[in-house]
Amino acid sequence: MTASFADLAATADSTLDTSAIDTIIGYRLRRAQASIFAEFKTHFDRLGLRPAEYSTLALIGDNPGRKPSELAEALDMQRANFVPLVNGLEQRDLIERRKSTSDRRSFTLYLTEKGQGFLADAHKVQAEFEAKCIAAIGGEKARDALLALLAEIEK
Amino acid sequence: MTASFADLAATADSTLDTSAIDTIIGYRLRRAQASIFAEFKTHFDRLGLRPAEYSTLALIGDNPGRKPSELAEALDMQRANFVPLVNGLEQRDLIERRKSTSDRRSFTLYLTEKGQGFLADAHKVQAEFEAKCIAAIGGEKARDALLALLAEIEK
DNA sequence: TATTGTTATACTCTATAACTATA
DNA sequence: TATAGTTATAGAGTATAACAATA
Repeated sequence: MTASFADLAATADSTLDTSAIDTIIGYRLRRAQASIFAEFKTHFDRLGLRPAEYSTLALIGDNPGRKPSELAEALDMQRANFVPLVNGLEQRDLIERRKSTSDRRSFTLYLTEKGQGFLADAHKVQAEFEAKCIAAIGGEKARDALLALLAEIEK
Repeated sequence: MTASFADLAATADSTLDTSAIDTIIGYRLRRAQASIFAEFKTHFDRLGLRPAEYSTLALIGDNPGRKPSELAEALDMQRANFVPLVNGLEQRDLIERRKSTSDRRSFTLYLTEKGQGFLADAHKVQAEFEAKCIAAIGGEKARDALLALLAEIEK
């Protein structure tokens, strides 16, 4: 059945009026974040790494011997949710738990040898991906401006 | 038990080195988005509105008589996930489904009278919230710059 | 008493496949 | 055959409460 004139006027693909939400910072942040995470996935699927896994490895790499609670806090994650993340990375032999000498409730986290090589690869993938993102927004000055604005939002 | 000197050096609250992830656009986007959504929640808890519900109401308000599939696409949502959202708003008598005259598979969406008043309130809350966000990042020029950068990321 | 890692659990958001009724 | 709305379901991400071991 063909659409009536009234229906055409009402539902034609004349694009919707999205002006009310288009300038909402939170809305646009959410869309940009979804978009960049999808891109992240295409870059990191080969390594089987999710965003939180990459940032955890990177953090352990630069801060060996730290406690889970410290890392979780730095990543703004709940301790409880950090546990399965660490389990997964440990089962892949990328990181290891070592007993703490000073507090037997806790332990410290280190990259394994395999983890160090793996992280080096991941850093390369990330550097390529980041270069693409920086180019997309217009260069490093634009990137710096963006990070500064995002930092203000986070405060 | 007190920590040994070695432990102090290794795990003191000397803050972690987060330099590797701090300049990653995706990471900072995710944190900013989480932060602003948490703020959204404090503002909209009184109205019992979540972000997707507000944007859906706003979109229907500016585009009465549209089909769910059109709205879902504009919001970058799956049709399937749009269904319970519409159900919730309809059960609260904020929107209504009307039979389409031209296509009996589909229907069109409208704000109810209650929904119009409710949306007016929500727009006020949103305007206050947005003003706070704009002030936080340094004014409307900063906001425009941010939206432009986010638009480039989304492309 | 308080803290650390952990478990269990629940809720939201998102993605996919398949069904139905229409087109 | 294809499309619109729907259902069912599964996977992530996230939040809270409570427990055992230890401080």
